[in-house]
Amino acid sequence: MSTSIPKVFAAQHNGKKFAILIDDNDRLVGSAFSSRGSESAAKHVARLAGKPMIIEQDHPLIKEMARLCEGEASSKNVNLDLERVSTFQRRVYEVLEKIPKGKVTTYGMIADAIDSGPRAVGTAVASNPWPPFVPCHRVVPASMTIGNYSMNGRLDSEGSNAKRELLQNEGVKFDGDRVSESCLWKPRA
DNA sequence: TAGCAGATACCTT
DNA sequence: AAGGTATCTGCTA
Repeated sequence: MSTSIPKVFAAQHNGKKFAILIDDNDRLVGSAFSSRGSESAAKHVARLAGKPMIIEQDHPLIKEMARLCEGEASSKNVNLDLERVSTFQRRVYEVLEKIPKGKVTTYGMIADAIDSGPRAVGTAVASNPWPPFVPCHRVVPASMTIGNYSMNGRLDSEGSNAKRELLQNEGVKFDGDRVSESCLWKPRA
């Protein structure tokens, strides 16, 4: 085991800021992005570690992230640092990884699939450290409206807009302010 | 059919 | 043992 300190890489692509936190075993501890021009993505991701080294520099994983946001890639095998999330979160994220690109599912359906409750699933999804690699943006409320999406710790309309944009880039169709039924995917218990 | 309580269920500390 | 929730459902109009 190496003992180097964790590193934050931060870079911009098409006007968006991206940041990732890599641990001393080259695993991804967390990721964040922001559409408006603030430093919050790097700051936010840095809070996951003690005193990470901040490197304002691009990184292959950041490029991958940017492509994911454009819907131009599917999440590849990324080494996630699963040790610092709870077993319940891991159960939820396991389902998230199965949602096909271009589809969405609901908090309630995930809850049914893993024998839990919708609100508990909501809290787990909300604390996803790896957006958009773990595609928490593909979860909507039972109403099929866009629902919530927090960016860098803040829960506001900016996040919802970003969520909708991500989904549309992936080919999800909308019927007014609702995701069209044809894009609903149900996880198997 | 849109809006709003109230009610669960259940995870986290 | 208490607190919090990125929900759900049924009741209103």
